[in-house]
Amino acid sequence: MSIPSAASAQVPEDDALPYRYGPALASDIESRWQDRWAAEGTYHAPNPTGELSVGFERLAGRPKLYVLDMFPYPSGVGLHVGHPLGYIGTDVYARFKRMSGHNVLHAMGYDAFGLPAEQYAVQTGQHPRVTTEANIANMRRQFRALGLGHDDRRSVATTDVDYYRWTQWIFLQIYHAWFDPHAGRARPVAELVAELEAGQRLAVDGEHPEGRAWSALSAAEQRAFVDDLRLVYRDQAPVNWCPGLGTVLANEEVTPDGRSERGNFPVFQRPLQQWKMRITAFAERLVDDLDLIDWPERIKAMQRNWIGRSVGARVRFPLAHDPTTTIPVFTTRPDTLFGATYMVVAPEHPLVSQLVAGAWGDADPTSWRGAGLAGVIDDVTVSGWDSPMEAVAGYRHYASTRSEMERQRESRVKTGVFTGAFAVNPTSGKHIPVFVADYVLMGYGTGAIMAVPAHDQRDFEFARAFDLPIVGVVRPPDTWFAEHGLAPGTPASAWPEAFTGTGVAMASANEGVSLDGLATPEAIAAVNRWLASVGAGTPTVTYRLHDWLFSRQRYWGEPFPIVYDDDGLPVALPESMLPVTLPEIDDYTPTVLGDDDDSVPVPPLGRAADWAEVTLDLGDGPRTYRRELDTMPQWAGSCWYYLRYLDPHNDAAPVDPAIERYWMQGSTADGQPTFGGVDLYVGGVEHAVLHLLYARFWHKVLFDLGHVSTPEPFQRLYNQGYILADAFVDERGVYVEADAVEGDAEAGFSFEGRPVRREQGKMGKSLRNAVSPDAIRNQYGTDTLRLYEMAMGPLDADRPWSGRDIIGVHRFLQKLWRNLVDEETGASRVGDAPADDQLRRVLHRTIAGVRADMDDLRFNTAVAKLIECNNALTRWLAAAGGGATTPVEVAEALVAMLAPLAPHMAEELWARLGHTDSLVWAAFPEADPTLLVVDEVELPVQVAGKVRARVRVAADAEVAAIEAAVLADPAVVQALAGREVRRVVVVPGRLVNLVV
RNA sequence: GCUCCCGUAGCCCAACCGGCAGAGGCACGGCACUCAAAAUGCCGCAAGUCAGGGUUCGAAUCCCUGCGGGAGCACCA
Repeated sequence: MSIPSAASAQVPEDDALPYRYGPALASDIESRWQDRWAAEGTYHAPNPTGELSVGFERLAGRPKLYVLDMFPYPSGVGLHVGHPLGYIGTDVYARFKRMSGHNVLHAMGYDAFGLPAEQYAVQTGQHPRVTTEANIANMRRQFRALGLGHDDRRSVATTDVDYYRWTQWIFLQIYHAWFDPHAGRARPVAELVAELEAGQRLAVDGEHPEGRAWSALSAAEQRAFVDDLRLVYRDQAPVNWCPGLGTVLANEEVTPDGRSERGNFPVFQRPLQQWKMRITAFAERLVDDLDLIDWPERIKAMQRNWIGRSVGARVRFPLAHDPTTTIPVFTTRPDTLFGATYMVVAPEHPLVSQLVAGAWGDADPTSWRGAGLAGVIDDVTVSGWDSPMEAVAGYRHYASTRSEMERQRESRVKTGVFTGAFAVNPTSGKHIPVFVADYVLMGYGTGAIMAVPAHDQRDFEFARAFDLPIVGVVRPPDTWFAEHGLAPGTPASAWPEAFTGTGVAMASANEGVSLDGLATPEAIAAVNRWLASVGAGTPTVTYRLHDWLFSRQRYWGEPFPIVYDDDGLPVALPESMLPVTLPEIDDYTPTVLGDDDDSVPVPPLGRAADWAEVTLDLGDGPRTYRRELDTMPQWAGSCWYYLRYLDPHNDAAPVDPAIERYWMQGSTADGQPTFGGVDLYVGGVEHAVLHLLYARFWHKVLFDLGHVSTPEPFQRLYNQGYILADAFVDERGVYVEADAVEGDAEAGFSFEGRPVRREQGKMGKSLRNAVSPDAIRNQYGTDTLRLYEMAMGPLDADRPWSGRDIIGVHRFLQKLWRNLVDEETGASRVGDAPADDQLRRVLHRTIAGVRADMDDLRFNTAVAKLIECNNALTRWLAAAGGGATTPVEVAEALVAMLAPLAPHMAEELWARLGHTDSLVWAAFPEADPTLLVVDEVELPVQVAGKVRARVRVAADAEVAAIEAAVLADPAVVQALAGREVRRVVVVPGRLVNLVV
């Protein structure tokens, strides 16, 4: 038998056993097969049409399957063994599905724009492209060495001009779209303009643009009107300015304590004119559509939480001294309106200056004048500020200097000052005082609240601190009174805390409406009807989600396809002028003018003077324009890469529609079309809100505009776990190199002679506990590494790395090899003699189990079943005597089942079994159902819940027959000891339980 | 503070819709091989499921309480 591919496998392990499977042999096998796969394009997945369609006819009858990994950032330090867990998981799954009859797309690309390469460029002057490309090359090498079966023709990097040209193109699609609230979807701006010009649409939401007809507006006014409605717009608003990074950041990139997620630099609120994307228009769909995709509940919860949908009403409170001015508030409990005894506006609220009264009222307590802040703020005395004007100004300054961190530390201590103004409660007509307090946030709702201290704990605390009335308008249940040691019906002024639950409304009636006696949901409906009838409010849905800040003052990102004309108004470039390429500059340092408090960003692209100013003919002759100098955020490129894998070289569109439909449109097992596109998306939980929210948003816009065919990008999402490892801290609290630590748990650990403490954490550079895959590969080989990562636990579970456990799976590969190949001569140990029934049954049970496990991503149990089967084969060979050979039917099935997990060794053995074609495209074994049924089963018999006997019965025996056999069994009779059997529970195939 | 997830042999982990707690691996012990050691092979080994209560003929599995670990959110009106 001549096996060309195996012929060179003559690297002696040691003198005695030259063909034992070990690191040297593994290394030889692995590099040889990796070369062959690359040379033959083994992992190429054909498209139905276009340049990548060669070979499609052969697979046309197969269902498609799109398996995707989260886009890695090509870091300079390379991979550790924790990184490939998900990549190996998708690779095993993709290989399994290919072998079981799918056309599988599995590709890999690089999210290569971003800060690290740019920061390296700032330090060294090295162009970020040079660093980035070197890192990508290194990562490609590592992926290849892991044996990952990617279709490398489809690899893209976000930094490729051919790629970011289409990122800019998508930006333009979004820019040229607006959200039609009546249709509930994005539509082209051109349609809006056409309708306005035709007079079919006077304006949006019933409001005339500028109060005049469209035709009466000047060209500049028309542009400004339309620009305000675009899904991409310029906004002058407080943004997260991070001087440490020299750029502004999206809310999603700022941690709760007010620092940058990357780099941990302080972040300041600064009003700047920036590009934003109108993701809030899609908030409702982004929440609702979560119900239609197969994602972990945890991730859905995090997205829902981030979007923060809350249903309530917007209510206008007129000012007492100026009823034409109203303060709008948002509340989720409009049924408690009658209990609103004061109002609060956020310190940053634009109405604050209008509110402030000239002088304190005689009855205003010193606490309202800010006396409580004496000692905290310099210019406050124990009787407070002298006037509302000073108090509000002083308090606003105080609030602006408090960092988020301080606010948290002093959490729940309520501060604020009275504005001197009163508003009118629209239900009761009562005048209620208006305060400024920082427990109300400008960023949520309207930045102002009606305060109902009886039924909101924050308002309750504020009311107690400022001696404001607490009026109960929802009657708590008697149990609530009992829990608080109060007599039922105790007035709210005597409650120890607010009652925030639902109940029955009381003391809530005026001439127009009575809520008294209504349960909360009915009371809300009733008050909403009344508010609408008197024009004081409307039901509203509010979101915590803000529009996506899309500008970054960086060099290493996609340039905007935007220029500014002489009027300073933005103009989108036509598609024909794409790509807008990054200019060469000699200094990448972001410039920051001023110190932290009033610094302003200057984008590095401003240094490319020749580029920044450009003469273009945009239809009205050559004119001079200024380019947009900001670049897009790193998230832009990763919003659509999964579409580019489908058709990576298309220069007419981001993706051909026919190819997009082929790969993205899926169906469930019962033939229903799926809602999302990618069949399986695997990645870390850290992208729960950022990448996954942005990508869903872009996808929905592209769907509305007809560029993609599914409403969601990712049908099934799966989070791989993290690999944890011991980390060691010295007495200074500094992590030391885990590799160099000596000792053990009992004797204690030490590093360079000093004692260190053991911790456990996510493997990585920061804990200095990374384990390199190269080291494991040298010691055992890639197949062992892959198998170990899959065997150590469920794919979605965090698990500690344990170097000494790896030997277990390595031994399994060695034993399997030994059952098929003679370790001394390299000759085959596989023969034509058939397996017996018993071995065959073990094999087919294994096939059935492994198939089910792999289909369900339970690779750990699949590995266990393969080990079990091989152990059975080993025993069978031993029992059969010295000359016995492994039956070819068993050998082929075992090797084929091993192929997804340990593809190199499986290919090698497959070739040694006489096959010339790659195992990658071979069929996964199928279990013979007749070998899975058993004729006779042994049932345990429980007497009073304890196993007392076992009976053998036919597998398909009737319940009555089993009962009879059990009751006749002598061990059962003895266990019963004459007691009466009150009930017999027979679970066919499982057990029998006699109840006495 | 609120929400969610997880606690099974010394360790990593199985156990499908509630049905005999154990598939697999590590470690450990014995034996074989060896001058010896490593490697390798064979054989063996152990817990009753964090604690307490409930439902059930039957609970690792469902429910409640507590303890321990992890994650997310955190003045969101």
